[in-house]
Amino acid sequence: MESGTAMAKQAERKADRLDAHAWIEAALDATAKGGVGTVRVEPLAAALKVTKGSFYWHFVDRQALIDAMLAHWAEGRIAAIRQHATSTEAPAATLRKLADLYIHHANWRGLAIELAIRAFAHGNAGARKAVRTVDKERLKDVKALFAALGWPSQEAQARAVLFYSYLFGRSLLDVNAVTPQASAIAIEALLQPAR
Amino acid sequence: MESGTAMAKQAERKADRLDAHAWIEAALDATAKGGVGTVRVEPLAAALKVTKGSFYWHFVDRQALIDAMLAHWAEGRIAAIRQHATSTEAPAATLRKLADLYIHHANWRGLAIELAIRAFAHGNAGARKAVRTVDKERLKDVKALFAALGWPSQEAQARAVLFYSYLFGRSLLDVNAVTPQASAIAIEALLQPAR
DNA sequence: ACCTGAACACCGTTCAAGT
DNA sequence: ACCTGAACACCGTTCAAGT
Repeated sequence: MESGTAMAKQAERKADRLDAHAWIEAALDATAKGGVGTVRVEPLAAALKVTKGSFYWHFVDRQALIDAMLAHWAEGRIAAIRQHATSTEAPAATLRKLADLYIHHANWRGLAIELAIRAFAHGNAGARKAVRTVDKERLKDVKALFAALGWPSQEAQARAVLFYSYLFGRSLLDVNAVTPQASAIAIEALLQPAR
Repeated sequence: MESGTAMAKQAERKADRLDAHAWIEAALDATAKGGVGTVRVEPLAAALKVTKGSFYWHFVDRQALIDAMLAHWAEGRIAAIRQHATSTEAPAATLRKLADLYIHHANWRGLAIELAIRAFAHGNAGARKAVRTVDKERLKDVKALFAALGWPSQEAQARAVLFYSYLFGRSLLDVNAVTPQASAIAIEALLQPAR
């Protein structure tokens, strides 16, 4: 167990001492609520109840915090998809569960961060790289699941792209416009096993 | 014709006098390049070669500019979809042309603005309302096209949602991951006439 | 090892004055 | 009718000093 480390961390917190990770978490909160543009030093310092000057012990500047946030996000997403895609159950069930994570807004904060970072990536090279890394792993793992359903390589790749395109696009539309029936039709059509 | 008005406008421009629309266009440029968060008074004033003080003749504050930009965007998108969806050609051809507008990045600036505003809408009520208005019209018009292909109301609505979900989602993914084949498979599957 | 507090530059906002 | 220029507040950044 790591209870020793955890207790040490707790002691640090008690002494009102922060680490870089505390700033990254605060940055992710801001990103979820208002986009990457709202990751700003002074409001974050206020939320963490320290002066803005202390920020510069942990990061050289605002950009460094954003870069660290992107790296942390990419790492977490890659670990998550590997865990979710590696399952002992049937591939169709695994894919259905993956889709559910997006469709039922199980984690609206995660989805908000995801969309905010993808929007930011259109004008920022660092974010583009993070998104590219995550997409590569997700499409690889989901392609493998479609391959397990019987599709040849190229078809499996196309379906993996459709799978994620639909899930992301859906969350950009006004939620009221997307009926549960429409989602069910789309996902079940994708999950048809290869003939 | 409106050449009289146009010439008067030109004269104004010549005298280095701006109207609210010039600021809105500059705001849209910023939105396309860096997201709504980069719509900032001083950089915009610099781009328009006026002092930032003059901005406040046209708008009460930065938020008013963003609101005006959103209203202008929504109006333009609604006019555009009405024009594109009202066609004398076959409904499948009309839908294929609509999809092409997104897939072949005919207008990357328009797509960047679209995605930036949709991302912003997740944390902003005004942007949410603009997106909702545009979605309502687009889904209505595209649903009518699918209905013309023979689908009953509910199926037509589901396909309209899939149509836009896919087009938006696709543009969030790393473009390199989305092969032309995958796009063709998706769009042609949607455009199958009702049996 | 992490934080404070003061300093300065940058940008949003106001407003009196210009044309 | 639209713009300038000065003023002030807010936030990013620096840095000497604290614990």
